[in-house]
Amino acid sequence: MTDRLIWQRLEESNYRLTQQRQAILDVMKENRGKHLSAEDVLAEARKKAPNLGIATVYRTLDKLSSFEVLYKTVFDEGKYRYELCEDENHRHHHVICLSCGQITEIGEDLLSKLEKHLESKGFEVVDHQLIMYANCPDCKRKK
Amino acid sequence: MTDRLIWQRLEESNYRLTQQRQAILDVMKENRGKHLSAEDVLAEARKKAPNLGIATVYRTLDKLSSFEVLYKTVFDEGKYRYELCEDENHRHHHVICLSCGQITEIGEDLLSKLEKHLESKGFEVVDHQLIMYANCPDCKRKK
DNA sequence: AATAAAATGATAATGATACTCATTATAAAG
DNA sequence: CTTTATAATGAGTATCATTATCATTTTATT
Repeated sequence: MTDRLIWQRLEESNYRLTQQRQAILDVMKENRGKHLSAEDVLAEARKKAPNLGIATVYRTLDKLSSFEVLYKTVFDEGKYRYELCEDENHRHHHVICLSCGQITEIGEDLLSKLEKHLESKGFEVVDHQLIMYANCPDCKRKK
Repeated sequence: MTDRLIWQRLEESNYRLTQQRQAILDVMKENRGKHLSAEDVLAEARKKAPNLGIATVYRTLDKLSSFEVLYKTVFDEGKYRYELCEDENHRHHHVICLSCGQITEIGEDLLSKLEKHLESKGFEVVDHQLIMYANCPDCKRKK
């Protein structure tokens, strides 16, 4: 995601960019493609804003997610991870290594292609999960 | 998943089927295709085993997951959900309604097909996430 | 029946996240 | 500029899901 687009999103949301928010955003920009937990962000951002509190980190990460500047994702570990949005179409594709837990980004569209692609890269695919976020027929009707 | 296969998995794991474990397993079998939280399971299973404690529920759900009798999954809500395994290939496909949170099972393989399929059923697809579980090249090599 | 091993339930501990509130920083108005 | 209103912050507390502990009970083995 470009700085320009980030700015645009913040502006149209009338979001004041305080020192601590700037620090958090900078950390996210310096870690493109990585999936940081709130604690990760706190540790990094405190290098820039030493008194930063964890509450502000959560508040800011949530707000930035709601502006679609960050993705908020959950893997199988009971906590959220945040990542700078990379493109317009909202698609996330991740590989999680079952041994070391390393999370790698991928950019394919079809599952079978994807699996073959990964295996050609040396991965051993064990399982996968696809979640679609949608409004169900009932809720769509009510809106 | 057939009763026969469940039995087989429990037997090869030498898993004693106590009253409380039986109650929990029964609840899972009565709720095929649904995604129950630990609290859901507790509430249902207490109808069969009134003194059942939450600790036993967690212990049992975890064990059954490790025997591949249950799937343990996490959606964007900060808690785990459990579901009786349905087939051999471990594929999960879910739709989550963004308004009511309802989780629906789906059985398609290609993303675009899937999306069209859902939209023809009246869903409004907003986003999706695909997670592949694998051993990364490094870890695969080390094994 | 006696003994050892496993399972249970109650409760406490933990970890991630959300909430509350007094204090501080920023913006707008005079 | 000051004053005043509004928003943001950090510390601490609360909450929720999950895990760990431990005394008691159940089950299996001798």
